[in-house]
Amino acid sequence: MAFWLMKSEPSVYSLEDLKKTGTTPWEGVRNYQARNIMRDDMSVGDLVLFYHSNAKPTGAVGVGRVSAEAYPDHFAWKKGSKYFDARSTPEKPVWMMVDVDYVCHFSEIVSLADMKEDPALDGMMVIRRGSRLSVQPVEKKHFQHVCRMGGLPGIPKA
DNA sequence: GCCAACGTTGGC
DNA sequence: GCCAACGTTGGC
Repeated sequence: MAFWLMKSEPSVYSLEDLKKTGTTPWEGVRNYQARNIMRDDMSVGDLVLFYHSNAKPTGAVGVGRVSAEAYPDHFAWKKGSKYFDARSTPEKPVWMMVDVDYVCHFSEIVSLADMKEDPALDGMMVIRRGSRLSVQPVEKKHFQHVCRMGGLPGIPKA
């Protein structure tokens, strides 16, 4: 099982929104590196740190779980969608997405500032300056540590 | 709202 | 294939 971090702006889609429906397609990723990670590296059962970007404060707010392997992001075919991309077609899809299930909220947000201050998280991608990748790998030890900072006893059962 | 970082585009 | 211009992300 692998561990990931996925960013979302809570004004667009928050962990609270995911809790309501239980599952969501992770549509709208329009970056090749992030797409490749979803397409090539993610498996059902992998756990995800749900990260709120452009938020107050910004940080990890809980955990999700990959519930479907990558499949074409059909929002790219829908004219008028903000994720529309004419280069992507049903015959030759360019963009892919996975499904993510809700697992849990942290009892308190693990802010980016807190993560930066904790030496146990040294080397974690999200705390690196200029780290813009919206889908990132996370080391198991870092994942576990963030879960504990968020008030969980450890990594939740998938 | 500002702006640094960085990805993408397109001229050459 | 280089690289300047441009657009986007995302912290602050």
